[in-house]
Amino acid sequence: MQTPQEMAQALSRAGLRMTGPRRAVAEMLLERDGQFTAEELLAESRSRGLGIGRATIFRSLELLGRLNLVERIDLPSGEHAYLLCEPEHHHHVICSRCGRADAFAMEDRALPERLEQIARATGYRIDAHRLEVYGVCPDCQANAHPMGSDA
Amino acid sequence: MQTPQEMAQALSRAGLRMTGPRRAVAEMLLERDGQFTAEELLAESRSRGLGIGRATIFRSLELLGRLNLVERIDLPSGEHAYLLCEPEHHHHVICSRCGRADAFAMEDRALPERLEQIARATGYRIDAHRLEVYGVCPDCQANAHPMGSDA
DNA sequence: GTTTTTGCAAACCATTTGCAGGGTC
DNA sequence: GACCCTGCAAATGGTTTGCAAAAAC
Repeated sequence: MQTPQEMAQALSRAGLRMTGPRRAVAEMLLERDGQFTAEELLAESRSRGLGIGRATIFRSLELLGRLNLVERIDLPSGEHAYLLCEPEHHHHVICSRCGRADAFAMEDRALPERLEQIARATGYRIDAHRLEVYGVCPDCQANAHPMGSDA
Repeated sequence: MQTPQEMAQALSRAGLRMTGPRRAVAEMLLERDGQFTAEELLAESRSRGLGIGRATIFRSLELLGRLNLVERIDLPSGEHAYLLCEPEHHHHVICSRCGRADAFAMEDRALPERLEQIARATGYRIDAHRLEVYGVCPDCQANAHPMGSDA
């Protein structure tokens, strides 16, 4: 998703309505383009005086998830976060320091092949998969404590 | 993990103690070898009259996670489940019908390569990744409603 | 004997829900 | 004008925590 309009279109395609609160949520998301939690959005909504309730934040995120405009991911810590995405590619590298997330689509031939191998090896019929990659983004590497002090 | 002894060893290596409740948890896990939730273990502990408390179940699972003997996964639904694993290979196919999980180690050359590609393409330093594959296991395929009725 | 672990119950936290009022198509 | 959506606050459900008693080393 790049603009609130995209959300509006997706909503109307689904017979749903574009509303003030939903647009506000979309705008908050678009300003971030990294990962974010429901809590953060709620805080921002409050500090900006947008007057959007907790429930609406969660409901909007869930809706956006169903529309494939955001993806909900589970951090290794067990926390939930959401990130913007385009309906097509569905893998992300997530920075463990700052939370920035980048999608990678690349020539995604290897993974499907691998999944087929897995299917053959295990006998499962494969329906879905999730690949999440964690690391440190270029900016955080540059700003890292320079002496290798990892603490 | 194949036996409670493995847990005992890992514990003592870490300067921790093998106790009755921990052994009992280990035994419950070993009897399942698919995926399970903390809640299920608690229920089993109760129905067997083992007298192991909620807190101990959670604490043991967390501990086993740190020892790399179980892995905590997040189902697409957002629920948490745990599954036994060996410290080496860390990918699983999970059956969405019965919850069985199987590990696949196979010639795992493709994924590391791919991660390097991702690192190059995105500039991230990659530290960790999670790949979870969901599908229907052989048994459930065999026992599926035979007429293709997916309901 | 010292230190870790346990069980209980209460605390916690993120997320969900019921419902009456307000907004959208 | 009918139906969808929102906000609030209370309910929920899974997970964590404080503490005194019990177990392991």
